[in-house]
Amino acid sequence: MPATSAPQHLFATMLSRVSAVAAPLVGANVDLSRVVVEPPRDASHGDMATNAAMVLAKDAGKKPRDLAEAIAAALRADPVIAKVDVAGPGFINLTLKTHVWGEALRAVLEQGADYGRSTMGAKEKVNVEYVSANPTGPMHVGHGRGAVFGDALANLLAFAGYDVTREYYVNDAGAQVDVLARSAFLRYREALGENIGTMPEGLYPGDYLVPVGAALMASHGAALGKKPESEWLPIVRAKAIAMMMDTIRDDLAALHVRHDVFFSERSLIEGKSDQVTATIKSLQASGEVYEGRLPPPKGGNLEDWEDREQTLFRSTALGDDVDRPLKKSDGSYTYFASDIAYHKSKFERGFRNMIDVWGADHGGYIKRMQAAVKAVSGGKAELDVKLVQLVRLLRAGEPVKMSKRSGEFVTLREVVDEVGKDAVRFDMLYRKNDAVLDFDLVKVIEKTRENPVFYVQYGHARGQSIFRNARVEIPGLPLDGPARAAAFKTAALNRLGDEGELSLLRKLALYPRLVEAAAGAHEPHRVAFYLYELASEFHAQWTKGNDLPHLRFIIQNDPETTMARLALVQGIVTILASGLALLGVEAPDEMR
RNA sequence: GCGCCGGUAGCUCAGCUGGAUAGAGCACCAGACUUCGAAUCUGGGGGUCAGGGGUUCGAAUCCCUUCCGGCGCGCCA
Repeated sequence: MPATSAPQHLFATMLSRVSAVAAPLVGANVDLSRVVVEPPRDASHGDMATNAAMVLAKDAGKKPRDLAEAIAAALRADPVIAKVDVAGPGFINLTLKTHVWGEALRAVLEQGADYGRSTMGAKEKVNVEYVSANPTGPMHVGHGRGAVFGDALANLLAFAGYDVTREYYVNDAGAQVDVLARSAFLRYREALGENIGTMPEGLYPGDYLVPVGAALMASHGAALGKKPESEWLPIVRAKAIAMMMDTIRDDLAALHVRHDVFFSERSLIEGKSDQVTATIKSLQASGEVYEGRLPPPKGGNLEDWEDREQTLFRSTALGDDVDRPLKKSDGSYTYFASDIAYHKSKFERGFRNMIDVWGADHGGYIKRMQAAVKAVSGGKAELDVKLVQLVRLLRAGEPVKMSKRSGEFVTLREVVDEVGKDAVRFDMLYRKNDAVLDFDLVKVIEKTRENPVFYVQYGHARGQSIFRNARVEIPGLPLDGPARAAAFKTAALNRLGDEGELSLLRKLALYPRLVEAAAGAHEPHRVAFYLYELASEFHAQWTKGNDLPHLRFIIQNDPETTMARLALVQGIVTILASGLALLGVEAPDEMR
């Protein structure tokens, strides 16, 4: 690797240099994969640290400190490294020459919105399935969390170089949509003037089906009511599902959540062939489906337990706890059966990487689904299931009452309309997916540091504000982002020397590494935390200028320093916008 | 009873896939506005990483175990 190569990804570049230096010292057969180059926890240790000596010592047959000294000696010849220290048990601490950080900023300026984009995914196809809410009613806040998480994860994977398909599995088959149809049919009779009283137990009571009833009356008049259920049910069901999905799509659009594919469960059965039956037959042929008996469930109620021979999937052979039934006692398929066929379809459409985003209450379902994916793909596909935990809706610290029975509950749409999609998205992503989330309708719109959405967006707006003001000192400064970035090409970046400025440069250089780590772990929340930290350092540097005017970004009668610092601000603003885009949150130019 | 996910500062949470003296915000205390946006910033106190064992150069992180909380446990999706 040429010593002068632009630091596209400073940490990756340095890792390959360390590996190149270490390889001849430890012998050819030693595995270098555990070697990492990372920012040290304590900045006083230098710019980067590597564990190479400690990880390789055993295989190389050397003491960690001795190996570290040998590697360090070789690294001292590297033209971009200013200082190499060996510390503690064998850490090698690297301090880079300061011009390297300027070059990192130059990479940000040149690549703009593409800075941080990675090729790690190698255009591999990934299917991310999220939301998949039943089309039986409006989405609640919990669905929203899965939606936002899946959408941001898909953005992140695409940015990391994967070929991403965003998918929604529409549960338009099975008993629940028949219940939906019967509920809608009552609304239809109501629309015709009949008094239906209260909704019978077991049907959906919410008034969101009233428009479905009205639409049915408009298109069919009174004709449907004269038909037997076997005739009106498919008609009413199709209409109700279509209208529910329209609502869901609208609500997702309001959250800026999008999908490429809406995959119909019914299409598995009613398409050109019955894919559920076909899937089970092929699994029977391979011995993974058999007829047998199951031990009674532990801890559950045993009253309606009936020991019988049934069609079972041998998921225990692939890591599950018990084998799983594929047919109900009435002979129809279980949900799991069609879900196997669905994931088989994903595999047949070319996906070897599948990610499903589910609510935490489906956690018990993971092992069997992973077993199923192994079975239908011959072990070639992998399924990662991300569970999103509960959302507790609060208003100023007080729980918001949600009653299911009355059909009155706070919908996702109501929340989005009240606080805005940016607040919903950022707040839900500013937490690990598997941690319970308290969502406070009052706190998320507060304009204080306590509120991370605002804090990060304000950082972006403040940066833009600097550019507006800078036009006094730098009259020709373009307002348009890319044009402005180009104007900084010739900036004297060696003017950046304050510790705060250098720290910001290091932070910017970290972004590509962060993107890859977050994408690899399927953890978009890391982006949100990074942005918060970047904004925090930026705000701090800003305020330094209050006490120390020579550290302000705009210096009167010193266009050279001003341009260098504006270039830094450009880098910050670029990455704030980039990260916010990954999260699906706006980066406003002002927030007055 | 079994499985999954959690337990980190008074509170809400991070902790970069095993690294160096465990970090933020809130709250509390003390400070900075004739400012390029104070909707911001600076400093301070605060910890048995639930408890105990193990793996190794090194553990909040991996394994075992106990305790506590949430979720799930044919024929609902």
